[in-house]
This record gives sequence, C-alpha cells and structure tokens, in this order.
Amino acid sequence: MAKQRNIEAPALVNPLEDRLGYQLRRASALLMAELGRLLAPTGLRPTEVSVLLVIRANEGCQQGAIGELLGIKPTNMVPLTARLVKGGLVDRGRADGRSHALSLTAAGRAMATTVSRLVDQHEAAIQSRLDPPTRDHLIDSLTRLRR
Amino acid sequence: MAKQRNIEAPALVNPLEDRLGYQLRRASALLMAELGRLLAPTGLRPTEVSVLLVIRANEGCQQGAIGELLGIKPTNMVPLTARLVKGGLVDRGRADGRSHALSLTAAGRAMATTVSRLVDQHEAAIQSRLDPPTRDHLIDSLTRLRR
DNA sequence: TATTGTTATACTCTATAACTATA
DNA sequence: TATAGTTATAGAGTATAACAATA
Repeated sequence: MAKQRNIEAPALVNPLEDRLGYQLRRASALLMAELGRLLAPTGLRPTEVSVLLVIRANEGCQQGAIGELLGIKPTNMVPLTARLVKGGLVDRGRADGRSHALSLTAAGRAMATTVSRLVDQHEAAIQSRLDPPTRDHLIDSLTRLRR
Repeated sequence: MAKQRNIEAPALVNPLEDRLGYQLRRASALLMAELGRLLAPTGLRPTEVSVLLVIRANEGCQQGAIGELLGIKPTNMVPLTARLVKGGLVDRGRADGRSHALSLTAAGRAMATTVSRLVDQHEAAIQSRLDPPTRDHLIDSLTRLRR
C-alpha cells in the first residue's frame, strides 16, 4: 500500500505574510546572510565593511561620528574599530586628546576596494531579482520609512 | 569669543546610502526595535509573537513546520516554544511519538489577540510614514526579493 | 560640566555539531 | 534509514550602566 504522505505537509497558513515589518525582517535577514557569505573570504563581517567604507569616504573622521551615521552605539564601535586596527586596515590617529581620527592604511584602501566590489556584486545580484525602477522605488521608500 | 563649533560636525558622507542591502537592514532594525518596545509590556519578544500567531492560524501544527515557515532552524525553535509553553500560552500535545502538535491555551488565545492588536497598531504607525499604495508595493517587492 | 571613548556585561537571534527517540 | 526534536555551544549584533580622560 502507498505511504500516504505529504498530503498537506507544507500547507501552513502564514498570518504575517502581509505585514511590512515581517517581510522587511525576512528580506533583510536573507540579504545580510548572502552578503556575509560573499564577504567571508575577506575575513570581514558586514558591519565591519560598512565602517571601513565610511572611513574611506570620510578620511580622518571620528569614531563616534561613524557610529552616529550608521546607527551603532559608541559602546559597540569600540570592538569594531579595534578589530579593523588590529587587522592593519585602519589607523587610529589623534584628533584631540580624547578623540581618534580614523583613516585607512594602504592595506585598508586595498581591502576597501575589494569589499566595495563585492558589495556592488551583491547589489547586482539583488537587481537580477528586481527590475531597476522597482529597486529605486524600494530604496526611496525604505529611506523615507526611517524618518 | 564664540566657540567655533559644529561647523562641519554632522557632515559625514554616507557611501552606503544608495545600497538596497544597507537601507533594508537599517529599516528592518528600526522597525524591529519599535515593535520590541511595543511588545515589551506583554513579556513576549517579536520572534515569540510570530510563533504564537502562526500557531493561532494553524492549530495543531508541528514545531518544525513553524520553523520552516518562519525561517527558524529546528534548533532555535526549541527554547522558543519552551518559553511559550512555560508561560502557559501554548500546549504541546502529541501528534506522533516524535512530533508535537502545538496549540494555544485559553491564555494563549487571549495573548494572541493582544499581540495581534499591537502588531496591527505598529503596522498602522508605519503606514503613517508611507502612503498605502507605496506600502503595498513595498511588501510586494520584498516578497519577490525573497525568492 | 560636557564630550569621547572605554570596560564589563547581558540579551536576542542565529548557526553548527552531535545526540536521542520514534517511524 | 529517515524524521522530529533536542542539547550544548558559539557567534554576531545590540543594549545598559558605570567609568576615565580630556576639553
């Protein structure tokens, strides 16, 4: 006799499907995981990469300013920048007795080029799932959502 | 003499502004934090709430099926459901010697009503920042992004 | 006194590996 | 042998509180 299986196995109703918060969370988690895998060979995590790219765009900026820009608390910026400094990617100059002026080392600039390319590659992969005007509208909506 | 301050204080350039992954992550983090604060008085976290609502919509479903629906690994479903059972919100019946049939207790049903209302309230708050057609388009795009 | 960064610590969510019990 | 659930553990990211050093 046949095994009578899977007749309604994946037939669960998802009551969260039409929630923006839920879809946002799922999509974000998926993309961050993808990006994480893409960045893994560089030894950097997505958050570290974001800090590295902000420093490249703002040579000599302060640690706290980066955190403010990226929504990372001062407390959490400490191990983040420490790891970049330890990895030889970032220099911690002195701006002031109490603040650091962060800049990229030569290795940091090379790494920034590499990871920037990987991020571009990931964005391109996303675009293959979404037509360009939809992508732009999406970015616009998300930015507006955050104010 | 005036203190000559803040002349270029918040003037950092954000090179990630036009990245979908970045905006998605920031928006998601913001919304989840908001929802978390809104849910705090109930003693439940966002993830637990999502499980509770899935059980309400699928009485008697299995633990693993919920995880599959929500993208939560079996390993992580364990403490999640354990906490709901311990809180008297969920009953773990037996479906099979090896699987559990999850259902809501009376308290669980009441709690589901409460948190469902809070989630609705949060979604409404989001909508006030986004016109309805934009919201619908956003949900559609996010859902499509995930396939 | 306010600012910048730091330490210590805890929480939430997720991830891997190895295991038990049942089918 | 495959399936459902579990245990132990680690990691990434974020949070609060208390503190030191400098301005």
